[in-house]
Amino acid sequence: MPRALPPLNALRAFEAAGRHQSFSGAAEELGVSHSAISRHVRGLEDRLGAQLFRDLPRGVALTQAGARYLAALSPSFDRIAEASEVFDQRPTGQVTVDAEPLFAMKWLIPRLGDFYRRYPDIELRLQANSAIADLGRYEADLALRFFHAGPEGQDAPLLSNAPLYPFAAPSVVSRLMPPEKILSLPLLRDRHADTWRKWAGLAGCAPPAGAPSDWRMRARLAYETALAGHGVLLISSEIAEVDAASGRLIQCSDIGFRMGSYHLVSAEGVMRRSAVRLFREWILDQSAGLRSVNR
Amino acid sequence: MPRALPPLNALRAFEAAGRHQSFSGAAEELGVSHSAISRHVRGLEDRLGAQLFRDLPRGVALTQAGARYLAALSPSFDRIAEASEVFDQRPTGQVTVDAEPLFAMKWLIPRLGDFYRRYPDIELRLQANSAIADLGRYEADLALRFFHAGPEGQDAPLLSNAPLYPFAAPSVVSRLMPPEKILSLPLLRDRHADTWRKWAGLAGCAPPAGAPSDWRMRARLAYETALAGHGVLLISSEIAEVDAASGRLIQCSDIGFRMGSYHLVSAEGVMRRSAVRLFREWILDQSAGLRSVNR
DNA sequence: TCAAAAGCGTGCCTTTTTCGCACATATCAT
DNA sequence: ATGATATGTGCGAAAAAGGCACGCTTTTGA
Repeated sequence: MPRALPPLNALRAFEAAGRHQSFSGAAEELGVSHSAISRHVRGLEDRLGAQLFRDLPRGVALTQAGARYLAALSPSFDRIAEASEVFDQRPTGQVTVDAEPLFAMKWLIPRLGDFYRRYPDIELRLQANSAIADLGRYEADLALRFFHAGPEGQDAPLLSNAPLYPFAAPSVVSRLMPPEKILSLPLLRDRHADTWRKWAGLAGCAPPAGAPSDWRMRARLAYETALAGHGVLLISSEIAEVDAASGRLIQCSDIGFRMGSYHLVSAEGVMRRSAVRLFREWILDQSAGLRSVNR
Repeated sequence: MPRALPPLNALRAFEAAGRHQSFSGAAEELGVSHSAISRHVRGLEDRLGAQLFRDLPRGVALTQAGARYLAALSPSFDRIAEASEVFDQRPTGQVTVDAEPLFAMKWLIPRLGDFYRRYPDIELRLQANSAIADLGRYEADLALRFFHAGPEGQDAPLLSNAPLYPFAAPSVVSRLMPPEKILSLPLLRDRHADTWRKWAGLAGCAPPAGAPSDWRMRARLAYETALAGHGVLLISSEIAEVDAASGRLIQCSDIGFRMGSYHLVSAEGVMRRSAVRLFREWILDQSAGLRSVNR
């Protein structure tokens, strides 16, 4: 669809001149000299091969063709201006977001600096609750939740579905250890006791010894334990990412599996509030992986 | 209404990039290098303070904000392109125009060169009839007619209402002669016998001698007679204009009066034909006095 | 496994566009 | 008549845009 538009700056000059029925007026509006407008209009007329203005004894007036052209251009520029104004506004309001504690700490909070910078006037209220509870009870607008089998019908877009991998502190493991060796270390369980059993199966090893229930603990504690160098943790790689990047954790195997995914759940009706919409858009962009370069 | 638009060329670059979901694609469409697109988009993002694209492993994709912006921009550019395409077309068709003989010769025909140049593919059929006759009878689409008292309710826009002045050949008169002296010359009558009587009254002189009916003749003949240096003619200055400019006639007094006006009359339904519309627009622009400079 | 291709970002330099200024011209108001 | 308004234009300066070459990453294909 090759669309050869006339020079856009000349169009803008003509549009302003047409509205003002005056080159000087347009020049003032656009903050340039009248000669710039004169040249632009003349150039546009040459380019289009049509006369857009006629000379009055003093000043100029649109020709019929010019008037028709203007009538098409003005609304277009209006729409462009309107759409551009959105970026000038500093949105305000409140958003209450409820996230699972570990996901909040390791995924959301590291990214929030960008949100605060982008929307300094939006008050973000962050809550951490691990239960898959209904949003209204916690008075949250949005929730970041883990689903084992997808959000099942709800309108809850995907945030992350990175697989689980074994991570541990560098004092405990090195990159790409053999599965048998990993399974011989203290195994920390995140959220579900049988994740290590499944992983051992994938790795072609015997299931880990020891009573599975021994090590069940809250996810945050398991994570801290791993950081402290007291065992190996099977955990979503997007959560371990921040500590892996800083060298505090090491992914010691490329064997992993997907156990579920994080989704964004919205409370009823909150999308009418612009602050909520903006947070939603922002977090979806984040989850899709925005350009790393920051202004 | 100060309307600060973002750089329009950057907008165009972004719009193309958004449609293609690709900088390279946009570059090809716009006939520039991909780096130009990249810079434009980056500059626009800086200017708006918002991220419009995100990086994909290979290529780019719109952010939520970028997608919304694109959805507003694309239709606007489409409309602009559509409105601009009008000028690319070479209109064709036929227009049949009926004009009073003298007005056709002295006003219309000298201007027609511009029409032929502008619309070389429109066939213009020119007729000359002096009667105020109905258009259908002459099979004309448009007529240029003289009205003594305005077109009275018809939709017949004004073409010219210049006043009558006395004109004669330079061998007969000089510029600004006293009315008495003018009235002593052979008085040629255009169209109405009592025009000289009225003019004499305005000049504060006695009405001209001689039987008024003696000199009534068709307007074209009276005009030719004046050109040949055989008398003074009271005639609309827009008709005498072309011969006055070339020095073949001289306006010998500034005393004049308005006797009526020329209007453009349209036949029923012909405005549906673009060639007729274009001629109408063209002649209205001409009558309003287009810029003299010609391309 | 290695090489080539597809895509985008960026520094550096050239080209093109745009602009402002000053002056000229014409008209209008006082 | 004179100053203010309004546009057209030549000329030199400034800015924007663009191209090229190169670097980086991912994908594809042999």
